[in-house]
Amino acid sequence: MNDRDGGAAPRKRADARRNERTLLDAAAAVFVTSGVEAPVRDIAARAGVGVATIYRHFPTRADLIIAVYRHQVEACAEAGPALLASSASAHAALGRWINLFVDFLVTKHGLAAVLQSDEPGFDALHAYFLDRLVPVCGQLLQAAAAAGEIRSDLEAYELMRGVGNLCIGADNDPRYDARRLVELLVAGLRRPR
Amino acid sequence: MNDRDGGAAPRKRADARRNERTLLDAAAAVFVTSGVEAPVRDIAARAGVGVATIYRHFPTRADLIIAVYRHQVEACAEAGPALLASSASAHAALGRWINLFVDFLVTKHGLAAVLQSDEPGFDALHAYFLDRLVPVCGQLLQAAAAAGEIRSDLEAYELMRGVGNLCIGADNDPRYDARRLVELLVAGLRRPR
DNA sequence: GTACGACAGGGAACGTCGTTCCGTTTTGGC
DNA sequence: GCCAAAACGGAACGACGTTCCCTGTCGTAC
Repeated sequence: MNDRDGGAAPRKRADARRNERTLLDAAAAVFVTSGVEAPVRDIAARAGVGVATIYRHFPTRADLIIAVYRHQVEACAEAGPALLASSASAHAALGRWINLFVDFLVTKHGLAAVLQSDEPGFDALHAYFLDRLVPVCGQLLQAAAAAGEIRSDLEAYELMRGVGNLCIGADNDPRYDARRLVELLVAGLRRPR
Repeated sequence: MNDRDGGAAPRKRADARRNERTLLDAAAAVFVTSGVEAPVRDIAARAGVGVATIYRHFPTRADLIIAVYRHQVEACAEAGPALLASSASAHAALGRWINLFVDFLVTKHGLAAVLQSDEPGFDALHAYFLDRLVPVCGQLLQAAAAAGEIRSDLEAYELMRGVGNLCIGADNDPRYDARRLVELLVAGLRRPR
């Protein structure tokens, strides 16, 4: 809640801040090669620190994953209103925004799978993505529904989960193209008749 | 390949057969309560046997899962041609058959997730489901495409994976209804125009 | 009915992983 | 420079999948 130093944040020690940055870089690198479920020890080794240091900075794996991808998630969230303003139709904006999200997900090895995992410890990750993206999706959905372009009986939450699910395993399988299936799903949203 | 005793199967010892049956029952019971990824020790304990006994009968977890659900998968596969014969249209048959598959998946705690897992050891499970169901799905898909009811540029493999993905986490989340999303996906298949 | 060899079982043992604990080192204010 | 608090590293612990090895049991041959 208090990321900025303007608040009552007691400002961490210099080595702590240095390690946090080092850890973020190491995690990002390991995530690329081994996926977001890479062993904690691997990340620690890559960063040249002990495992406890990871837990001290990022109590759960979710916190680490969030920190690594926060910028991209924010960018995706902010792209929603922009697309709505610049697209020919709300349905087109929805389609483009979802494509952005899918492109993000399928390039992050294992992220989509972990997003749907019900293991405790990923709760925070789940919550972050939903809190940040569901409102944006809801806005696009509502605009398209108001324009009469799509059916209006689907919650943004459900759509986001469906899209996330479709992205699972989309890497490392050339026969499976998540983008196409998501397009099909969005096509299915079109108002019948 | 040689399940029946008519082949060269050397017929197992009586206690071995007894334990295999016991294990199947125990696994089925544990799968219901703890999901298909329940610890091996739990299943062994439930069956009253040692862990090695499980591995002797079912070398990989996939073998055990396949054995437990084989009957239902076979029933689903056999329902395909029947539905094609009895439905008003090929597209309707496809929709109903997929509903059967979805109903099967969402009632098996964690099965959908494991079906998409790329961990080695689940390869056999993956292969079994695909070998058994993709041809059936392909037949329905082809019939619907031939009747001009749906677009014809989607492989049965891709559709099955998409449907399986959509079923992940469909239990234990009242806000997520996999059946509805799958219906949307199938609706998206309809020939545009 | 008994003896023997092969088959099958049980549980301890090993390696991996997430997580926690504790003795040691580093930092920053005095 | 000194010291308390903060941070660190790696060992330790528990859960889990998997393998190993010794023991027990079954089926057969006599």
